[in-house]
Amino acid sequence: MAYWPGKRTAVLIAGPTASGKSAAAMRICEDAGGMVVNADAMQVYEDLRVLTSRPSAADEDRVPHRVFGVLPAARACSAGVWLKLAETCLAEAQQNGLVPVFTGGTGLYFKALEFGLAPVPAIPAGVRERWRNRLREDGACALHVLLAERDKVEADRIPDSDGQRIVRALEVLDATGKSLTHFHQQAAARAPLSGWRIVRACLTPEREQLYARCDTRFEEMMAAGALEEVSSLLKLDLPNDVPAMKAIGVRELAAHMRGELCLDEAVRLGKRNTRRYAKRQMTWIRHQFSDWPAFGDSSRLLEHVGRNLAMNDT
RNA sequence: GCCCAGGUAGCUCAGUUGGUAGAGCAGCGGACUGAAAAUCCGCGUGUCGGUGGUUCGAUUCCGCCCCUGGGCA
Repeated sequence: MAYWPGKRTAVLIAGPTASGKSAAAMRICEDAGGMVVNADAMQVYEDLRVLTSRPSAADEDRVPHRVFGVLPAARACSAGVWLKLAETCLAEAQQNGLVPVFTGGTGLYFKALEFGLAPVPAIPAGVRERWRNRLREDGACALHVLLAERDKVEADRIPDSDGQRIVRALEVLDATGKSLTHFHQQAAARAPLSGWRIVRACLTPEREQLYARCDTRFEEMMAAGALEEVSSLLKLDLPNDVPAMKAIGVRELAAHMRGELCLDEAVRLGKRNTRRYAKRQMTWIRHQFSDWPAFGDSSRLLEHVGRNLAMNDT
């Protein structure tokens, strides 16, 4: 397949959980000669195969897959860590003449991929640790007061209840001596996709249908050994605040295993939290990706992507 | 057929001694720059079964009708 000289094409498939993105991405890869690149914050963890419905071995045999299950649960991923992995994939795709098909539900990662991240220096682990402990001990409100004394602009921007963002602002200030605002106002060091032609598409099924799929999918996870997966995850004895421990299903099923919930209740909460997550993703897509073409079903999405990839042939 | 009990939000129910109503669960809307499946903010969404009557005013009181349980035949 011939491409415009110097103009490579990347495909970006966004959509809420259980919308059918993965299957669509595989089709695109088979048709266009591509590789699926994971753009999902939880599918990166090797210990979460069932609960994140990662592609099967058979899927990986059919089409190359990247950035799935590449980190141990003990390691925290982040937009920055993911972006480095994604850039490696871009290089690989370019070298092998494959179309990278980024697929996932993490809107922030797509944004980082297209526009890059603000050039905030890496924060030393010790500093991060310290502020997280402070959050646990003193609470968000107290830290917000502290932030307001040192960085009025950031403090006004962040609600005094949003501990996670308050801690981020504090750790950046602490480690660099500069406000997070200072970095956010700077252009990203590089936009990873600059020089790439981008074909974007969202898969956004009807709400009712989407929720039904969320429920079914959780049932399928249970049947596929979700409890066993949580059980071996718990044996790793990780801190509660590592990202992998916060995957939907882990908290609910772990609570059941501790005897705090009956199984039915844990499953009910798992389904509900999956639905709420899907809803949040739809909100993100509606506003942050309002300029992306959106499709209610995968056949029309496939048609759109196919047409736009074909335009790339000389 | 008769006798009870009940019909209020999507569900389970509370309540109004007559001034158009609230909880839990479910849901809806929103924010988002390195933990994002995270974190945070906001919102009761309702012919109070129907229809007549009494009343300034009825979801509330009265009559009739419909529906759902349970009981007696």
